[in-house]
Amino acid sequence: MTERNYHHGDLRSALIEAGLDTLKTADADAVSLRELARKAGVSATAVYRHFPDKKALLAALAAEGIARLGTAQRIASEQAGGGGAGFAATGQAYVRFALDNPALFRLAFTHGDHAEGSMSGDDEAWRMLRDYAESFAGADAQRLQLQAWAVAHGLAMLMLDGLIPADDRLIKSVIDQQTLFPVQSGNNNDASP
Amino acid sequence: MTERNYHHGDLRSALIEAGLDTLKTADADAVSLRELARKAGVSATAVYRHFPDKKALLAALAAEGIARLGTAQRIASEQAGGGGAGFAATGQAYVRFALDNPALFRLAFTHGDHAEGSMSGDDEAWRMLRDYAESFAGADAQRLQLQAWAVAHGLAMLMLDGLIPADDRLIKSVIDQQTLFPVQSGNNNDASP
DNA sequence: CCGTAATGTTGATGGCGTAAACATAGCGTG
DNA sequence: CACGCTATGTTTACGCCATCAACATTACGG
Repeated sequence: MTERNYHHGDLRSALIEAGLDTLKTADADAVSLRELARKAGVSATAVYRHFPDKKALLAALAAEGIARLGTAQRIASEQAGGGGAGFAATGQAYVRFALDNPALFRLAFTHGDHAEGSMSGDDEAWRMLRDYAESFAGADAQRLQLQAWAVAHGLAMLMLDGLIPADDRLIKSVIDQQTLFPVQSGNNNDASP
Repeated sequence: MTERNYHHGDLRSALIEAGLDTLKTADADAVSLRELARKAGVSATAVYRHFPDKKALLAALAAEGIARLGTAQRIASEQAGGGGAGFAATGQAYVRFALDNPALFRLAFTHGDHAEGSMSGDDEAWRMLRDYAESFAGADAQRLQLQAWAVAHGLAMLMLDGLIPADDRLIKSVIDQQTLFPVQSGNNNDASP
């Protein structure tokens, strides 16, 4: 299965793989269709047999990013044992994921008119956010949900853009159960014992 | 002063003007050096007499964006009469500015290695943030400052990227004095009567 | 008043996304 | 087993981009 001549075998996956690889060391706007094709050992226009255009390829990469983010958050939540600590942990994991995968994270969120790749109601990350917010704030769930998302997303972006030092202590300080969502108006039905 | 032939007169300003104009209707990555040169009625390479490269041109546009953001925030703060309401108003103004100038806002913050154009310690916006945070949280000023910035920035980005509806009611709900920075650990020396 | 520095121009290079026309190979049906 | 259809690649070409090198024009200070 080394070098089939004409037909590649699984070019689509190879292109996504190549894209993820490039995103480890380069920004999204430095990802060129031709480069990924080169990495896959294929002519530039072969890409069009699997993606209608470059935007679609990037959207596929973005979707992969969202999925990985969700996984990272779930693991963090579980390790923290759910409850308030779990909620904070998902937020911290969000920021750490961004710092560990800057280009992929940016691609996944920035410039939403990738249309497809972006986070939507049935992603793992989104579901966790909603559930936690509801269990904590009841009627005020929407506000808490948006505030929590905004803090994590904003901190991630500001750190990525170098406007705030990317310091783990800062992450814990900013995304903190006590100060960020202190027991909300007597509605806290905590999930941890 | 209509059409000096060879020497343009003030090409640098004309290019920035052209850039700001383009950013009203197009994304930053759709701004081409050649297009701005065309708008200014000048050959593409003339740009290099005023900017070492495209990055520098974009940085100049970014700096203009930061300045305008600061102005918008100051006005909002004054109209709200300072104090807690003023603090919240600067945050809301931050988000509204982003929604009114999406491409310019993104350019100003995104991809910090524009190096120059970005917000730094002596910008009006930054100074206001620091002062408000100190007057509110005293010793905990840094945490409040980062939380406030992160919420505003995150909300702005998420709305720009279409992940949260760009609804003014939502802005007021999320960036809210009562819920976001409730009287902090007895340290609130409010500036309003 | 004249030369030098500041400011523009033309032309070329190599990269990009993508469209059109052509080539190959693998698979399902006879 | 043969054959042709379709999925998958290739080559070539176009127009756009950022940027470099060499040359042209102007403004201004001695």
